[in-house]
Amino acid sequence: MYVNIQSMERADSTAPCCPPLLAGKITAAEASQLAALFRVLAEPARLQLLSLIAVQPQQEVRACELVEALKLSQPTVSHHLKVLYEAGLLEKERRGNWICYRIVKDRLAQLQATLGAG
Amino acid sequence: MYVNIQSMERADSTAPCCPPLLAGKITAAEASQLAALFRVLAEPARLQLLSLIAVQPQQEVRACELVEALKLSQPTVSHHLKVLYEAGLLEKERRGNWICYRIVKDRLAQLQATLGAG
DNA sequence: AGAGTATATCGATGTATGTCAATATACAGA
DNA sequence: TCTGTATATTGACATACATCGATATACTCT
Repeated sequence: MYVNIQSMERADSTAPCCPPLLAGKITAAEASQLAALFRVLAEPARLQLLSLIAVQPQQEVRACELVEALKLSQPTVSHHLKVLYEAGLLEKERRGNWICYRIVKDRLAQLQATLGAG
Repeated sequence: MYVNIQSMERADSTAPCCPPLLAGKITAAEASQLAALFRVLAEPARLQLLSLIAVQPQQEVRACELVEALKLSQPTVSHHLKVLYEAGLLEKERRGNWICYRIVKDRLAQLQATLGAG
């Protein structure tokens, strides 16, 4: 029934993610996939991460800055970033000692589209 | 940190639910509220319920029909319908012996809007 | 190579919640 | 009022996962 978040492949943000929720009867498999995506957003910390990254003028943030901003441990923040990354909502780039995260706006737009009537 | 789903008040679908996720730095409280809403959608069964209700020509369905459509027990379906109702995503109306559920499209639209840049 | 910093992984634990059987409640019709 | 049907609630249980400390890995600089 569930699609385990931990076992998700890194999402391809160019592929369409799911049919619109209200446009037709979705299958159980489609429901599981879409639910897995919403489960990624169903976390206060992860929403704050997305918001924090989005407001940066350069649209990207180093992970260590995010650890300071949220009041969570470094392993916990690292975990959330990984979940967001594997859902295709973030992309990352190593830059010397640190890793910079950016939001994948197309992926968010896809998800947004599923809440419409298609 | 969390807003417990069970303890949510019946949402007022006319009130704005949350600021757009990408338009500014959201607070921890806003993140908790918004996460609680996404948690409602983070369930395959609930997404199927929304989809099933939406495709009906009259845009409404009796609960007993939904029990048959999903392959879940009546208490479980009743539980999911309650969660959707309390999140403001469904409205219900007793009609004789059965209860008809309809989708609150405005509420879904609000949620959709939070995924945009505002 | 060695030290220091940033990030990721591991293992353990607590909590939220999906699920069902059993039961309760609400309503319609005889 | 009694019977049958539809829906909701309760209680118990299993599981997903958020969280952290400890540790591992990756990189830079000297």
